[in-house]
Order: sequence, then structure tokens, then C-alpha cells
Amino acid sequence: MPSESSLADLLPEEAVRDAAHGGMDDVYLKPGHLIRRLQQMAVSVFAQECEGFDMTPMQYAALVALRDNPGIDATRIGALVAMDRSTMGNVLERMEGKGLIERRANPQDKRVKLLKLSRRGAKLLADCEPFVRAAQARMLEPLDAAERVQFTHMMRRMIARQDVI
Amino acid sequence: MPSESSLADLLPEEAVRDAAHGGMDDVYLKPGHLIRRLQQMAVSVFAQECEGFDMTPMQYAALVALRDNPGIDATRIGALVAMDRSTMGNVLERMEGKGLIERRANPQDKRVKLLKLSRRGAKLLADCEPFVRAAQARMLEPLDAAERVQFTHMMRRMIARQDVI
DNA sequence: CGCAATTCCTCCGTATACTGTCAATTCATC
DNA sequence: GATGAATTGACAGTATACGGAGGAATTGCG
Repeated sequence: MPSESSLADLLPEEAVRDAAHGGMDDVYLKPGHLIRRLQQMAVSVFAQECEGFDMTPMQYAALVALRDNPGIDATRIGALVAMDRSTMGNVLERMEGKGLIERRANPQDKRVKLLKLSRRGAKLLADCEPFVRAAQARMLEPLDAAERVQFTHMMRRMIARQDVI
Repeated sequence: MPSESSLADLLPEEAVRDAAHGGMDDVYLKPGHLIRRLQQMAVSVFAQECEGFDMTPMQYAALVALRDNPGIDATRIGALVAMDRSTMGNVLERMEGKGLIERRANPQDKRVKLLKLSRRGAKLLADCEPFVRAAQARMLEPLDAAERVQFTHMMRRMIARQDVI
């Protein structure tokens, strides 16, 4: 049986106190660290809610983008979901391996490969939708309605300012 | 010269409009997606500000944890910075390769390897501190003072609720 | 003391994530 | 129409990120 110990159990009391009260140089309270922890939380919640679908957050994002934009190419899907071409290529390769998408050569432009949801991919997407919705809701659950709107807007402002990808 | 095109340039107007106005099933506005984008932003800002130090955000976190807890072992460092032991092992291996840390066997407990900052690691940490501070500030720059406090608290609440790692 | 449970590290497997490079192809301009 | 610039997908390299297995070592309980 895997140990169910939480982070705090492993730490010396000193560190826990510092993390709780905020020492001088506590990495633990800096935005960079908290944002990373937030991402860990989001991935974990998604995995928990969508357990059994054999689907990752990025694969879900690609499925949605593909459903809403059939016949798009890999570079443009990457732009839609904010992922670079290399990583998108790997994600799509795994998805093709699982039979979720189909890649076809474009007769008009022999550089690009057009992408399409397979029947199986469409079914997976439809089936998991309620669970993904539950995951998204659970991430924001500690916030009240007004805070959720605020938080979302603040995230969008921070992302927009430093435009990445 | 690498293309300086932003995300929006690549997208069909339809997708941009949807992303801006919020369609029915826009992944682009869901917390999971925004949190991932936020993490991309944070890593990118850190990399820009700390360019030239040959140091990643996780390596910085490990350095701080090691400075504040000399003689700690790998599992406990992982708990401090919220990273599983496998990944921490890889990070520490790379850091040892760069001469930033020293790993020594513990005579009392031959399972563990005690970790210590090297002189070089300590110097790197001291040198990069102002740049890391600048990076952390830049991440929150679009928010005003009150919002920064709110945002940080909301992140902490969301992380605390779904306790990961 | 003996033995089971636990702990620590390492390795494997899978999945992101980004930079840089490359060849094939297309486009823009002359 | 030729040619340089840009685009696309593939690949290599580096770095997270996590679960699980396994071996060595320690601890705790009887």
C-alpha cells in the first residue's frame, strides 16, 4: 500500500512553520511556486475526474479543437491550444496511435497533414464531457462565484501581458 | 530570424472571435487551460529574467531549499518544493553534474544520500537572487497591490483544497 | 533476535514542454 | 520562371512531471 502521507508529514517542523508564517526567502509563497502548484493541482483533478478514459488534459484540448475545427493542421491546432509544434506533434502521434484522430495528406499543400476526429475520438469526447466539466468546476470550488470571475480575469490579464507561444 | 508571429496571427478569425467573446465550449476560457497558460507564462518570464544563469525554476527552488536546510535528503527536498522523488532525483543529478550540489552517503543511514550546496551553487544562488525577484514581480505586474494579495490567497486556497504531492 | 513493514534511492515507462535544426515544399518577388 | 524567404512536419536534445517496481537498508514489534 502506497504511503498516504501528505507533504507536511515529511517536513521538519521548522520548514512547515516557515511555510505557514512566511519567512524571509520562502519560495513557498512566491507566485512562481504557487502557479506551478496550481498546475499540479489542475492536472491531478483532471486525472481523478477523468480516470478510466485514458486521456490527458492536452489530448482533451486537442480533441475539442479538432471537433470545432475539422480539417485543421497540426501547427494551427498547436496555436489554438497554446502548444508548440514539437509537443503538439508528439501528442497527435499518441492520439493517432490510440485511434482517436486521422491524419491525411493535403493534395493542395504537400507540407501539411490534415487532421480529423475519428468516430472513436468523437465518442470519447462526448463521453468524457461531463467529467471534464466536473473537473473544471472542482478546480475553482474553493472560490465563491464572484471570486471565480475575478480569478479568471486576473489569470487572463497576466497571460495576456507576457504573451507566450 | 525566427517569426515573431503571436498566437492570434495563426488562427482563423472564427477561433479568435470565439476565444475573445466566449463560445459554448471554449476550452480557452476554462480554468484548466488558463492555469496551464499561466504556468507557461511563469516559466517563460523566469527564463527571460534569469537568462545566462543556466538554471531552471526547479533547480532554483532546490537551491533555496538546500541553502535553508543543509544536509537534507532527496525525498525531503522533494516534499519541500512539491516534487515527486523520481523527478527530484533527475533534477539533483543534473545539478550535481553542473557542480551546484554535493551528494554524500550518510554513515548513520546507508539508504540516504545527504545533500549540500557546493560553493559554486551558493554563489549562483546569491548572484541570481535579484533576477529571480524581478521575475516574480513581473508575473504579478498586471495586478494592482490589492489584487496581488487576493490572487495569491486564492491560489493558496485552491491548492490547499486538493492537496497534491 | 527474527521478521514484517517502512523508507530511501534508482530505474522504467509515459506524457508534457520548448529550442533548435533539417528537408521538403510553397510563396513572394523580381 | 528563377530564387530567396517563409512554412510545415519530423527529429534531437534538455528538463519537468508522475506512477510503479525493485533492491538495499532500517525500524518496529513480538
